Amino acid sequence: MTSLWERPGYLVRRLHQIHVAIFLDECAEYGMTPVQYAVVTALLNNPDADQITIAQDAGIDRTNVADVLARLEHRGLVARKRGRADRRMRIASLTEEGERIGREMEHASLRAQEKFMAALSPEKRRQLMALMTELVEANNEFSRAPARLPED
Amino acid sequence: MTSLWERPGYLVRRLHQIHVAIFLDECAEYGMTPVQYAVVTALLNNPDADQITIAQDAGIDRTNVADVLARLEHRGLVARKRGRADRRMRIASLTEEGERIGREMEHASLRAQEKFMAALSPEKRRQLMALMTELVEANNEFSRAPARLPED
DNA sequence: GCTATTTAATCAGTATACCCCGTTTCTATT
DNA sequence: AATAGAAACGGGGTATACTGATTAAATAGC
Repeated sequence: MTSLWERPGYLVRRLHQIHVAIFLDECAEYGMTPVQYAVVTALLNNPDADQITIAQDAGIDRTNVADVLARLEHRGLVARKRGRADRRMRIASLTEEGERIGREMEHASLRAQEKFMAALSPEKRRQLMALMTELVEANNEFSRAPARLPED
Repeated sequence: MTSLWERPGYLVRRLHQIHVAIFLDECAEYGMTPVQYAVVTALLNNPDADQITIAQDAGIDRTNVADVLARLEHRGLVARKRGRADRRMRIASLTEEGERIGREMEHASLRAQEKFMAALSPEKRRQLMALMTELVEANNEFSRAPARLPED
């Protein structure tokens, strides 16, 4: 019988669990989840985006983006309005406080990264990042939420 | 502004998303999720376990284990009974069909692994598995569901 | 033997992540 | 211009994942 520890899916699930726990701990003062922070980051990089664009930028399911935005709106960090040109769209943007918190959180987010990767040497960190990037890019289309790859 | 693609947490979340999607696709005929399969595997390796033991073996939150077992029980793949010695415990075991399906699914599970890792060379796969294992073991205690490490 | 603590499980609540289906609005074709 | 198709979104539903509080049973200390 295969051990769970030999299954890539198990390790990936555990890594995800662990990262979420560390992120929530380091960013506790902001009460923001990793996904909410991804959405805020997407809006910092690309304001006034519709929900599908945000979903692609942040690599999140379309339905989920609507939920996340609703929570951020409820907290006063995001404002949504109907698209002027295309009235099907809902255009989201950060409020002043949303933008302030988003920029402030970068420090806490970097602390979480540091803590998460602390066990690995700098060389191993680079290796891991390169391997994960390669795998995500290669499998991007298999996800229900294919991300828009950064144009480089 | 940091790109999401430079954040380990983002890559880990996307890898998890992608793996779940591939697993569900390859194992569609069994209608079983990765987590359910992890619980079934834990029960194959260690029958008649209580819920906390299963949680530790499968690396799943204890509350969640109860939900997963309830679903598997509802489908007739798992049977639960009260512990004889300690009546607080609920002892779970696979039914005949649960055991049959668990063993049958190994092929589909390996197909999912293969598809997930397909983009990487054998050498890179080994590297990635080694790095992920190292990181999970080092950070195990940060998760709410610390796993029992396999005795080697 | 009795109380205090610990432990296994449960319940209620929140957030992510995805599905399917229907509605509204826009676009393309005729 | 009428209509067929596509696109953006919303609602309802399921599963994972975790928090905090509570209950019931076992154990430890006295």
